[in-house]
Amino acid sequence: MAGEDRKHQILAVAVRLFSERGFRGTTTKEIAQTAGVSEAMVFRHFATKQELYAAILDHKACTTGWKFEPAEMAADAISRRDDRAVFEELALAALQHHQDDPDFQRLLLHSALEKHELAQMFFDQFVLRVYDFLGSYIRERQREGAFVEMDPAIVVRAFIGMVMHHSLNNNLWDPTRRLLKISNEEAAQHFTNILLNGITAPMSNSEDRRVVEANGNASNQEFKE
Amino acid sequence: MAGEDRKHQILAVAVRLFSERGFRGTTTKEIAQTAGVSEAMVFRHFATKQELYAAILDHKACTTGWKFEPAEMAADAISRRDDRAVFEELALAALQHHQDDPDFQRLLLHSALEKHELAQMFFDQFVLRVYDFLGSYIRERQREGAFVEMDPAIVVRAFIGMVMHHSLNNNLWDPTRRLLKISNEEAAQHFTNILLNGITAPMSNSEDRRVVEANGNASNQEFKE
DNA sequence: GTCTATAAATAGATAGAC
DNA sequence: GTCTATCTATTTATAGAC
Repeated sequence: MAGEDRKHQILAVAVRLFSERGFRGTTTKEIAQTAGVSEAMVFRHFATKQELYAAILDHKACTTGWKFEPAEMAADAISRRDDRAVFEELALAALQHHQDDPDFQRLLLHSALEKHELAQMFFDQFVLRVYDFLGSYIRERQREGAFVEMDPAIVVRAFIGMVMHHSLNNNLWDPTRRLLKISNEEAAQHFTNILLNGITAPMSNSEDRRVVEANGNASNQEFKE
Repeated sequence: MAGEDRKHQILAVAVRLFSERGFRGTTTKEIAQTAGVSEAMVFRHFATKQELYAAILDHKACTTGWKFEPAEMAADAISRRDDRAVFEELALAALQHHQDDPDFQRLLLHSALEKHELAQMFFDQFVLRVYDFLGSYIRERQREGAFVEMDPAIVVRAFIGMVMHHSLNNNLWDPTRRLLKISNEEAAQHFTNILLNGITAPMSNSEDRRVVEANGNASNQEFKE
């Protein structure tokens, strides 16, 4: 097999094993065996185990990772002031990403627990910017009178919490979906609905208020009577 | 030092180290050194490293752990149908617990990632019951017309997501609180408020609606006009 | 109870033949 | 490129003296 191909193959194997067992929990021997080569081959392509780990992080950061610009996300919905679409699109993108690449979330968690640089990198280059980006939108909408006054960071924390925790359940705690079996689309809709409207029912004698049920771009017009 | 005391001391050290570096990431030598004894002492009290880990899990499960009955929580608020108090109390208890014992959450995460039995145990004996318990309450309130119709599991997922993710940020991702500095009480109030009312502002020409701002047991009366 | 010394296995990493 | 063989350090675990 050609050099680069083999290198990629070893990398792919390592991603899977590191995401499953963590850095210290994975041996170079295991990686070699799973890749069907000798240990010497691993060290031919990556001088040290640490270098292999770093290569994974780079790879993840550049490909599947957070290279997608938060500022570019949901740009259309944002300009339309379609709150429902904004949150739903962001949630769906995240849920889909975590579903398509479950290794990513595990790798990230391992990194955070092991206090590896990836965790810090991810936090600085992605999480901070998401809070900034989403927070700005929320602040604007508050000024426009669409959202109640409240530290935008709390709102971001709450929403991301719903989404991330759902992915964490799907990927880590409850992969067989014992607690909740639901499509990403539905999940994104429900979380958005809860964030925007809460779960308290409108009073029974004015049933026409807040009738939206997470469909389309009804946005926040539903309070008009 | 007496046998049991020493055993407890080693256990305590091991809890901290395992929670920081995980099972495979912690060596028996480190444990011994940190405890100020020789490695032989560790193996005198715990035949194998695995046995030490198991002892930790038992200890955590029985003491700090989830031995507090979910069914007993917020019993008073539940009987009063004080939704705000119900969710706020549960959130506060969880946040407080995670703050008082951050090792617990890390240990649990390591276990889940390493697919250790603790994770399964915790899920079966605690998570399932919380969903059951909170889900039942939500279902009742839906029948009473207080909450909108929606799979209760989704509501539980959303609320627990906000709370757990907040703790995860505090303990793991953002211990210096760069993103959000807030007391547990405030966090519990805000998350509860979002869950019950969402963040959409009432229309400006009827400002007297939904004026609650997370104070006391106003509950869900705020839609009356 | 506690230690030092050490065994046995496994880890990461290298040498050198093909 | 790929392998086998090997080196060195570390890790779990034990023996036996005090």
